[in-house]
Amino acid sequence: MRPLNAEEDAVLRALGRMMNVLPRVMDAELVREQGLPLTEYLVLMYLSEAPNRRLRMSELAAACALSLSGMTRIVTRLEAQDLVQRVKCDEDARGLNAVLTDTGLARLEQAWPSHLASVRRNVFAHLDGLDLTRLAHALEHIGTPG
Amino acid sequence: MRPLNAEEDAVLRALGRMMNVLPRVMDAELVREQGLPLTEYLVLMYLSEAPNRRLRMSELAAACALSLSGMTRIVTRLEAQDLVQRVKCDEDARGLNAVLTDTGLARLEQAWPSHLASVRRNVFAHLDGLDLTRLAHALEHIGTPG
DNA sequence: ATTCTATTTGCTTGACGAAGAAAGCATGAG
DNA sequence: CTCATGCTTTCTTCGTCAAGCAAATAGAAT
Repeated sequence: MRPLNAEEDAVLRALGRMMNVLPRVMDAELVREQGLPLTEYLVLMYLSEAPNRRLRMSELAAACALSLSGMTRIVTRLEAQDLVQRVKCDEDARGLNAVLTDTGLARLEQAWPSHLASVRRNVFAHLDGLDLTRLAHALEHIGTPG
Repeated sequence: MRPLNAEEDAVLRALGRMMNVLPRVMDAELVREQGLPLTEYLVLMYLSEAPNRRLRMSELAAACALSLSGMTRIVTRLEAQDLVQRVKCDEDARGLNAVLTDTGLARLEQAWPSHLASVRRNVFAHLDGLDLTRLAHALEHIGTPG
């Protein structure tokens, strides 16, 4: 198989560096400014977008691309802060819905500007001139062999 | 501050998903095919590119965008497999060079094709039509507020 | 110049937190 | 009654931060 050419190599290294650095930076900023870890922010965000502000644990895990056990712990943390509530599922007694509380929604709305600014500074400030539609489409498939 | 538009939002979500998924997938593939975790592969790679196949611990940590203590542990693992050796630094008795052994180089060369194929499948297969030079340049800066 | 102390630098270690995999438990379906 | 499903719990692994130790460097006093 043909080795990577110089451009590909540069992309790969930059990608690797970014994947190490970006989550750390964004998490640290959000924690410093809002006392809210990025993972928790994202859970609140996905819940806020869901119908009735609720999702099954497994859906939530899938949305966040996290394991179910990881999601259990995150929701436990959020529940301890009253940002989320676990509610038994009507149609399946095994199931649980994670429901965004009013407090949780308020917290999300409060943290949102910080996160937005962080995203603009750390990501979009550097993406000028790229075709974002194409980029999004490409990124969506990265990590899948197809 | 202006919220994200649809394209930006799509990029952000895809980026987040990718950063979660890609390292896991690539690591799992390399472990399955070669019994070598991705972090260890990368350390071997950077060492193989360095003059005399050696780097100071701190340089190695910086190259991999990892903490120094993390690098200590990785090199300890690699040393236990004879892939790397710690050698005292001549000009500074506090310093250590991590040196790639012949065994380590062989291991790297053996694992290289798997990794290359994985990179092509998981990354570059989806990047057709993008300007890689621009992309690399952009990615290099992501995660820095400048 | 020499020696003594204080600060800094390079790396390792200990304690911790986050997240995954596998096992466990409860409920549902055939 | 058995097996699948949904979530939790346990155990392990990885990597960070903070503290620690050893060597180097700088400054001051002799």
